[in-house]
Amino acid sequence: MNDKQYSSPSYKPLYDQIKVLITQSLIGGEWRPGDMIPSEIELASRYKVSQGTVRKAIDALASENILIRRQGKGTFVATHNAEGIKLRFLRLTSADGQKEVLQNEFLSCTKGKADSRMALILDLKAGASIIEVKRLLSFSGRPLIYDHIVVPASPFKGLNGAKVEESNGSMYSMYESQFGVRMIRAEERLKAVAASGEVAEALGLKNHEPLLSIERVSFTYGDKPMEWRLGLCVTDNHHYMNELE
Amino acid sequence: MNDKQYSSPSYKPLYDQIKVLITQSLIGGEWRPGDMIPSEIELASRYKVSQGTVRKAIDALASENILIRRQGKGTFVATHNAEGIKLRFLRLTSADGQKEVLQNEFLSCTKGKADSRMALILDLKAGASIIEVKRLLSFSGRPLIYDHIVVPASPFKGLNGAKVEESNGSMYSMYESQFGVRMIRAEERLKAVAASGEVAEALGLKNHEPLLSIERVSFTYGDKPMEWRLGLCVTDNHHYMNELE
DNA sequence: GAGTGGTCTAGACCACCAA
DNA sequence: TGGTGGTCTAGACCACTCA
Repeated sequence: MNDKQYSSPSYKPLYDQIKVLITQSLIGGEWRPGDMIPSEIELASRYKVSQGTVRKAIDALASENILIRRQGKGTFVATHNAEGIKLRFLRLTSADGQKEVLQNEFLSCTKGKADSRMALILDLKAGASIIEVKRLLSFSGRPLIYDHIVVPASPFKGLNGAKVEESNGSMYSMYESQFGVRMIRAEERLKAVAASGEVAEALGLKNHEPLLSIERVSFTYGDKPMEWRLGLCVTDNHHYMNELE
Repeated sequence: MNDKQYSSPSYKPLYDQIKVLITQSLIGGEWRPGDMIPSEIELASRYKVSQGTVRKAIDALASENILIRRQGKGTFVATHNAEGIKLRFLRLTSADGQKEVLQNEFLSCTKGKADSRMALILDLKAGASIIEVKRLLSFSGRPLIYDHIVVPASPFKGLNGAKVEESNGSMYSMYESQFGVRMIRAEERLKAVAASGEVAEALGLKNHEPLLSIERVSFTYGDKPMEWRLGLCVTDNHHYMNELE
């Protein structure tokens, strides 16, 4: 493990290489979401490096929310299934900070072909099979988000309306338990738009009322895009929280 | 330094204590924005700990964008003045990703008293003096952001329209060089609203056209709130970029 | 070449958890 | 009590920058 450490022309730190190896084990399914991975000492001897080097690799993965460390217990593969992180990517909060009950109303689930734009976004060939889902999310009984979701068909064979209904609002948790696909990060583009058509109707708005438009692309291990989503949100009494550092 | 390391009832890691000491030197002005701080070895001997412990403290501060490490040169106090991070908190991007020229049009600068809400937000006594600034930001010649900015008067004595005009769009850079106040993080709340009144007029919009409303509170060292800001943004051809992890 | 941050190791010991 | 992650140290050596 140590031979290319310094002499190599394109030098890469050992812990980065270990990080790649761990990621490959995650992609390969050797350790699944929720599993405990081997201890630092074990990994150190497997990869023939010191514990500190493994430690640094795990630290990096933990800071990316890919692994979770628990002192005294072990290091675990992060999951969207755990209570409390089910809605990790949902940034919409009530203005008064009250706790809210989330409801999920399934609208439609259809198969189709990717146009050139969607193919580009999801890194597919143009014309590849996709699945489109529409749903309505309600907070404390009031419909607030109209979601249009697109995923490639092949990794999600068997995705249907029933599964969306059962998901209880957390698609990511469902992707994991039903299809073994775990999202690790997402990019969002926000803008303000005017409500119209079926969306306005579903959300109980008049045309031209302002909506927060959230376009999101989610990525799984290896930064592979696996979901595109457009959420249209009513924000008269809610806002999207963000922290800048 | 080492005596309370383990026996203490409320145990705190050494590197956290070092981190606090470094932060205090930053607050106290021993090292100012842009300065190089002493080397790791020097700090280690000053605080009577090993280099690795100082290293971990600096790592933490660097990951919070408070310090910046430069291999071969040294570790520096982060600044908003450096080219490229002048607009660190500005997330608005053109739809086609083109580079844009930023223009800053000063509208007004007035003194006033904090109402109870603003006092709460800025951690002031109700009735404390504040300064309010309004300005218009244009991208490539088109006005896109109407900003309403409120800061406490006392740390910003002498802030006026001329200084805002000279700031060239980067208030944070101006805060630093003129008042020694450095912002380290910010919280934002986004929602969609309808344009109206003077804002609609300044941005060249009809009433009721959708605008992205960005409410921001910025914090200096020690998480002290130092600025409130409401930005109203035209997003027909731009979007707010965000990365979720 | 001198000085800085960056990597890697080896080993000791502490804090937390479960059986 | 044993295993896990967490902290801290000391020392060697590499990579980068600049005079």
